[in-house]
Amino acid sequence: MGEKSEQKKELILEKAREIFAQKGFKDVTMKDIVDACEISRGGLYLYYGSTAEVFLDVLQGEMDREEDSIGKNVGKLTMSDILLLFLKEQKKEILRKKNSLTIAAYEYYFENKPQKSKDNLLKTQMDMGIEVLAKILEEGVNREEFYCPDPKAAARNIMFTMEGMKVSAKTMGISEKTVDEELLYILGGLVIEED
Amino acid sequence: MGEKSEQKKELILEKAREIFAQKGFKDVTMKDIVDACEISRGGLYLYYGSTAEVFLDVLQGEMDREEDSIGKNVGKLTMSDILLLFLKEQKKEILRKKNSLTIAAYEYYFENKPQKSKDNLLKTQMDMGIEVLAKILEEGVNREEFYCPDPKAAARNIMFTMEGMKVSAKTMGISEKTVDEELLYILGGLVIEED
Amino acid sequence: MGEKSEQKKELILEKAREIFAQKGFKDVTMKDIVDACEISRGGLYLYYGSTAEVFLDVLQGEMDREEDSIGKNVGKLTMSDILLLFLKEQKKEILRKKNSLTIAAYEYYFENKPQKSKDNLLKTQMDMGIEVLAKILEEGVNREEFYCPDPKAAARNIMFTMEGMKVSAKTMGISEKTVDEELLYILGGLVIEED
Amino acid sequence: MGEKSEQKKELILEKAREIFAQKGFKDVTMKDIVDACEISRGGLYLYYGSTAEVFLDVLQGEMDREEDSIGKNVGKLTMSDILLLFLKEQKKEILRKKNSLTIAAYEYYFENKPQKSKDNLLKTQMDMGIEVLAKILEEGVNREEFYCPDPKAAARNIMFTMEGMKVSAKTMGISEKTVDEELLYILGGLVIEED
DNA sequence: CATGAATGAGAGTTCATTCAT
DNA sequence: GATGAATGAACTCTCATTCAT
Repeated sequence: MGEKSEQKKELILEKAREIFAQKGFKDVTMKDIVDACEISRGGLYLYYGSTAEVFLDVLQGEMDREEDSIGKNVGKLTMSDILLLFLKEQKKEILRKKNSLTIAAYEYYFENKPQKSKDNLLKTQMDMGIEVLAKILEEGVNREEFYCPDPKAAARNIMFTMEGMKVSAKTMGISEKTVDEELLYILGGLVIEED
Repeated sequence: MGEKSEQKKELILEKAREIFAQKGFKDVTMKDIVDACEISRGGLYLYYGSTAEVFLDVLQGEMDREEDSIGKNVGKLTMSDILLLFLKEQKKEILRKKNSLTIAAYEYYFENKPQKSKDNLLKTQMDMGIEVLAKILEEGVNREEFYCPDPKAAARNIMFTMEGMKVSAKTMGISEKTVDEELLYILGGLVIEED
Repeated sequence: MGEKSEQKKELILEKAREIFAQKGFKDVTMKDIVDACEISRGGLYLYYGSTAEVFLDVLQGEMDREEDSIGKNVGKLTMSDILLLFLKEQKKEILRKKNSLTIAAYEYYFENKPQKSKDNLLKTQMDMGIEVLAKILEEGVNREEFYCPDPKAAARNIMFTMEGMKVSAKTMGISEKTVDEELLYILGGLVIEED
Repeated sequence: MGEKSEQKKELILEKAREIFAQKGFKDVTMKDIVDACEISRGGLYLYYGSTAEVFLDVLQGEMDREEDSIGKNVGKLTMSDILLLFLKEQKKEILRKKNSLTIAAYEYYFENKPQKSKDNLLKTQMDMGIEVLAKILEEGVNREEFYCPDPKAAARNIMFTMEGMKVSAKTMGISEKTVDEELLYILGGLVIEED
């Protein structure tokens, strides 16, 4: 594929992303994408054979863009601050209403559940979350900011809780207050209060 | 509708339950249900106007049947044992592969998210879980089996974690080992070890 | 059929009349009638085998009820007055919006066009109109109130004009002003002005 | 849509016209049109979204084709001759059995009664008829061929009468003799007999 | 007589997918 | 590569009509 093709793909992904954010995964049709992109029906098939293919590309782009905004800040801050940053990021994702691919991703992986991390971006995301969080906790323990006998286990536990809030937000709603209380509860179990 | 009608409804719900467990919510068509029930196309419409209506009835039946298998046992057992029972029940649900309505319920409530507990059976289930768990914890604290400064908050935190494992099981898979470790981690934070 | 049956038929006709007035003939289903009458599906079929059968009975009842409200008044009034009464009756029918069976009757006879007056109530109505009108005109000529060389032909011409306004009212709308002007035009061609 | 599309549309309209002439408007289904055109189910929907859309296009084509066959002849003929031509045209329409869209048009506008002339082709037709007729009468009066104090009113009256015969022809039948007598009656009221 | 559950035909509509140009 | 017309399968939903009770 030439450069032109790449540009077209970019266009498709951009528009498709909006659609998936709006309608989830299952309700999106090839027609939806064609209409949104002002591309020809046949044209789309030159690049993608199904909505699943489009979605995977959209999701991949999403991950690539997410990057670790945290990595940059380490060093200047206390680990408590960094943990707070991390949790705030999670909170934002939990409460995000517009432009979220969460539902689409759930719908996609419900019927398409590869367990290998490399084929399952949700899993990738979770595993990366656990890893980052574990490092934060370990370092915090080293610096005697946190009390946490088993940082790995704690990290995983926290990430499952985040996941639980994420899905709850999309199925039954969750208030910002509840999320805050939950985050405080978690922090309360870790941070060593100075007296 | 007479008694006969009720029987027919029962048949429909039974068959429909299997279908929803197998295909989730969104992929199920009225035709799927018709075929499974050996009923006529128009016949189904006498009872239900849409797959959503059928599903809500299926889900309601599910909830009704779940009943508190725990309530019966209180008294004879230590609170630790009761908590263990509760968590085992959760574990069973998390790992259940066949006949689970979890995915269907998520799919349904993704696009149909009433926040009132009475209209949202997922929320009902979660709220009930929190309530039961909080009571267990409180009583455990009273009996000095548990250490838990804020049972309500702990209960909610645990339920979100369960929810996180439930959705993770359906989207990226989760091993029994992981679930066990997670439950142990939770227990470890609560139970006062006798020495 | 016993008396009870007759009562039931009356009920059906009454409700059905409303429906035909509202929806015309072609859009009415047996189900519509069943629902409106709070009768059983099978029950309706005991009396009528199709909407056409119901409609013909409704229409017959309509004709029976119309009776000549004019006949009674002859004698006391001038023929001009009587003609005016007749035309006013027509005007009312032309402009009538609610409870009119006009559209239903047109729809029915479009696809079911018996030419014998006895089988075609629209034709019956028109023929009766022509006859009555012709008599009025003849008597008016006798009394030297009207100028009208050929009362029969004039009567038929007027009735066609009425029919034209009736159908126009239902397909393109007609204002009261237009009807009035039309009636005046007709009168102007008949009545001998006294000086 | 390219040229080919236009051809397809032409084909559809041609076939659809026959169907509407045969079955009226309400009984025609998209499937009827599909079958007649040897086109696929989905294919028709590329061009028209409903039978109403098809019908309006058919009717518009009809109007476009009708054109003023009268305009061409003015000048050479006496106004009596022109009036006769006009009425003969009307007679042809009234008595036409095959290929008439009259019933379909009535059925369509019964349930879809826009009063603006531009949205209602029946009204357009009637208004145009009145206008043409009024001009004929005026010119006839100028040339002292006709006696007619109010040509506009006369024109409208005549057109309502035509409409009345048209609908009567379709609902109760009308004989050619009756139409002729009616036209003669109208002419008799206008033309000044030379002695 | 009367009921109303049940059937199955048929209409509307939407899309994934193909293919000639 | 790119187009968009065309196909046909699939789904939703509604009724006329029947028939066991």
